[in-house]
Amino acid sequence: MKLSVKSDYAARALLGLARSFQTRAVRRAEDLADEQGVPANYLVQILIELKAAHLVNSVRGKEGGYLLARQPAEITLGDVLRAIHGNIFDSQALTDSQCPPVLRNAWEKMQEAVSRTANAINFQQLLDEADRSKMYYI
Amino acid sequence: MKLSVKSDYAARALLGLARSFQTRAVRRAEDLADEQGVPANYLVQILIELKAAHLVNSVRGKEGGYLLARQPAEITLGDVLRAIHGNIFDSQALTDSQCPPVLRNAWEKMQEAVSRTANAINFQQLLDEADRSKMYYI
DNA sequence: GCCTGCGTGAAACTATCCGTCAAAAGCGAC
DNA sequence: GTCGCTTTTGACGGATAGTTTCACGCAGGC
Repeated sequence: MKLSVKSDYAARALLGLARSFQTRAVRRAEDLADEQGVPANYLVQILIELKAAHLVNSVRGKEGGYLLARQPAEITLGDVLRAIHGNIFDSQALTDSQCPPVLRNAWEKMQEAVSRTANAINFQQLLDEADRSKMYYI
Repeated sequence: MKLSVKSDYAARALLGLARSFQTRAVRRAEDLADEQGVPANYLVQILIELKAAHLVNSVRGKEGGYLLARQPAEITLGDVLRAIHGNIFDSQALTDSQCPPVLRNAWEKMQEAVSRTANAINFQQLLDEADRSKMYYI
């Protein structure tokens, strides 16, 4: 049961965009990629998926780039995971009739636990937390 | 983020073994496989891993088979997942220095949530729950 | 019209998962 | 001892999904 790096990349990109949300500045995909240590060409694909999920908007042409579609507080890790994979927690067992109902219930319980904690983490919190830990160095 | 069928198979096998735990009966791998709808040759490998994790014991030779190593109440879903995959929740991000610390914290939070709920589900509960729902049909 | 950067699809590469098979080895019974 | 049953172990191959790169088309500003 592993999290794909893709979702991690997506989260990093959104975190980067959240940082520049107040200034309304658009960020070029390549800059974001460099800043976050993500393969540029790969990040482009990810950004497209994030746009399809209405988490980011894009501006074309010169001076173009990406920006958050909503307030950082309105975007959760759950949104990111759902945008990247269809479902946060996937298992063949959930649709396999051979799987004992009791076990299916158990898997669903775990699915729910993951969703709930992912939905409880939004990007405003992450920003605040980052600022707070940075203050220790001042 | 998906659960492998392997872990599901493992859980099914353990559930089957838990059912016959009171009678101390050993179960042949093939019977277990048929009963739980798992490819027999595959289940064999899984059972070996479960044995290495000290969740089941085996008896060789004629009249041989597998049996639970401990009380069903002492075996949790977390044990199963850890036996099959090394870690319940794996992510490259957790060891990637490029990943912002704030995000790593978030992933760790999710990891912890998964572990906690998996550790909270043991096989005695599953047995009881199965019995209870079966009673509705009597 | 030209430059910049987004948009999209396809190809290559990798890793891991699934499942099968065959041979080795332990155990009990006759 | 040897025969049959069952676990044990390792190797193998196909399938699937994840990762990455590349190439080219499209839109908007200057």
